[in-house]
Amino acid sequence: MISVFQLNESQRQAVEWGEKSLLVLAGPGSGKTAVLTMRIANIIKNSPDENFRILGLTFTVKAAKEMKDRINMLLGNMDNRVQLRTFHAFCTDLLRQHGSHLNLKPDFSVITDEKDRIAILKELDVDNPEDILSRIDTMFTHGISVEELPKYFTPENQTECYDLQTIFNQYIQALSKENQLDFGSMLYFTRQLLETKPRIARQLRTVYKYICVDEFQDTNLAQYLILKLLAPTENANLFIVADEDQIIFQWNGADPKRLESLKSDYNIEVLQLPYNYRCQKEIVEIANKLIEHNSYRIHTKKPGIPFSDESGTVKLTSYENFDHELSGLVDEINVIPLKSRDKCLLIARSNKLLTAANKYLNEHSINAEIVSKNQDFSSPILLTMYFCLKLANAANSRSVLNKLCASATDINGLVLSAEDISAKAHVEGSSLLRAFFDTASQSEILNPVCNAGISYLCDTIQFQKFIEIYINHFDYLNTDDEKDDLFPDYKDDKENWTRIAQDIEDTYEGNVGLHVFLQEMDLTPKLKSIGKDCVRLQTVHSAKGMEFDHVFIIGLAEEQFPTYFAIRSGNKSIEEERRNCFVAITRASKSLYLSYANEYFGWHKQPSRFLKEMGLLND
DNA sequence: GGCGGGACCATTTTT
DNA sequence: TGGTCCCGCC
Repeated sequence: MISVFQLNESQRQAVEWGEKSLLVLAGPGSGKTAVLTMRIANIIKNSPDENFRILGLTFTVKAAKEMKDRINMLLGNMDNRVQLRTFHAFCTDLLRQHGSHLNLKPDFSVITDEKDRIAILKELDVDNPEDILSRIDTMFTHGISVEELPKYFTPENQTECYDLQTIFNQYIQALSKENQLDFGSMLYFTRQLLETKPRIARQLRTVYKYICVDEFQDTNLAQYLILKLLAPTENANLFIVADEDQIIFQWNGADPKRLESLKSDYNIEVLQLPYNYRCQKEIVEIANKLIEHNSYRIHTKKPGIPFSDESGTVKLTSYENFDHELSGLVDEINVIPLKSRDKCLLIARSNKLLTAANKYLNEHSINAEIVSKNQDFSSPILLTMYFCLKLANAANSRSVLNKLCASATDINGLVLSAEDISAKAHVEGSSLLRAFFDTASQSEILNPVCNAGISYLCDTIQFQKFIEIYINHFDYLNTDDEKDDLFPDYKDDKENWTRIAQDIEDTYEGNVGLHVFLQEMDLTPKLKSIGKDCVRLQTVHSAKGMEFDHVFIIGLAEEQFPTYFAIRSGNKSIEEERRNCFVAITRASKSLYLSYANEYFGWHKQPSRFLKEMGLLND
């Protein structure tokens, strides 16, 4: 942990920043999280008698959690004046409190499954729901209202525009009627709330005197508009941390232009954290050279400066074809001792190359695993418990019942029909969940948890008690003998469950309703445990924010990295690819192994232009 | 047996 | 944008 005394000059300036807005340009490894959290802690410590709060907004759950942990270390139990949330979690908090103005009930649930969104559109008799959904998402991420929509259509396409307007309105109505929100609508409703109820916005402004935003470059327009409603004047106290060279979510609405808007909308000062504490100097040098080729940059940003004098390694190797490249990779990894394998990261631009590399490495006795965040639980046991809770929260949802029946059927093969259970509930005038428990109790393995379910989810709501009994039951069955095969993924799922449940406990201090509990469960990514002495394989996007001693990047060839798509669609996309490459190489602290082949899957490819730009290859 | 023409393949994924 | 393979036709 860095203390105030170890800060460099620009870091200290940022930490001690008080009133007015500041934009902190923070490259890879510049210590931005330390700066952000220490500045927050400073303000709180220097105002013990005041009761304003500080709002910290992040883009990812992981970043919010990281900041929470650090703030907790710095402030201990004084941290109740600091609210650290992702944009989306902040919006749900707000909508649970004030959503009644928009006819939203406080116990709404969160849709995370694309299929459920498609299902809503199908109910509305939409022709090609996938296409319409992506249009609706574009409206959401760009904050485009129904009224503004005609601007985006040519005069001869106005019918198409009118159709989309109608469907968008119907979709919004369906969400509020079914008491469900998806990610996009959270932002949509929040903006509407703050625009139509200026009193609420004003109240928030009084409470949150300071607002910090981490990874600002990732915000889409809808999020930025919400920020502007929270801090409408140019004299606001915004503290924005951003790196324009790491915008790699453009396809999701992030845009280099956002920083320009920020600078013109606010009377903002700019400060750069120039030192790179992560990467050794050879790596910083090629990263600087590479990113210089991007033209959409704030011109005041200076190249990164390596903090350490120590020498790192940058090695480029070329191969005849992809097979040779993989074989060369095996040789390189074999040099690294087993105990350091968990400090190795293999990056590829696409999952196709990553999958092939994974297969090859494992066939050549190198432990390797593709690391990707899986959004959902995967073991039937945990899923069944989770859907029981969901059905307790959304009592009439047929789609939840369908999923519950499917997962419960997977546990032991006793077929549970959603159709029959629904009919039974109708005849008996009971809830879907009660009818489910009545039916499923015929299964020997499920019987004890069904009884618990009736007592603690139907007769009374004591969902924590239900969870406890449910998990104990399967823990008992699981330790009975070697039944790992019988309960696939149960261990990983349970670890995730207990971890998230603990986080929720910490955040809400044990005082949490079922809908909020489920919301946090839904919005928190589930991690996969990784084997011993294992090399991690990740795509560029999923590796963002991480750091490893040794990084291997394969497939540095034209039409792989940069991708074929980017090359075809022009300079704006190439610049995003360049930022992707920048993010990839700056994951490495000590050594960086780059490689390309002349042939992939039978197609001849040129070496990536980025290698030339980094000065590693001549024209 | 030699040829012309068409098919083949092409990204990332948070909230 | 590529190279290669296979099919059908002459």
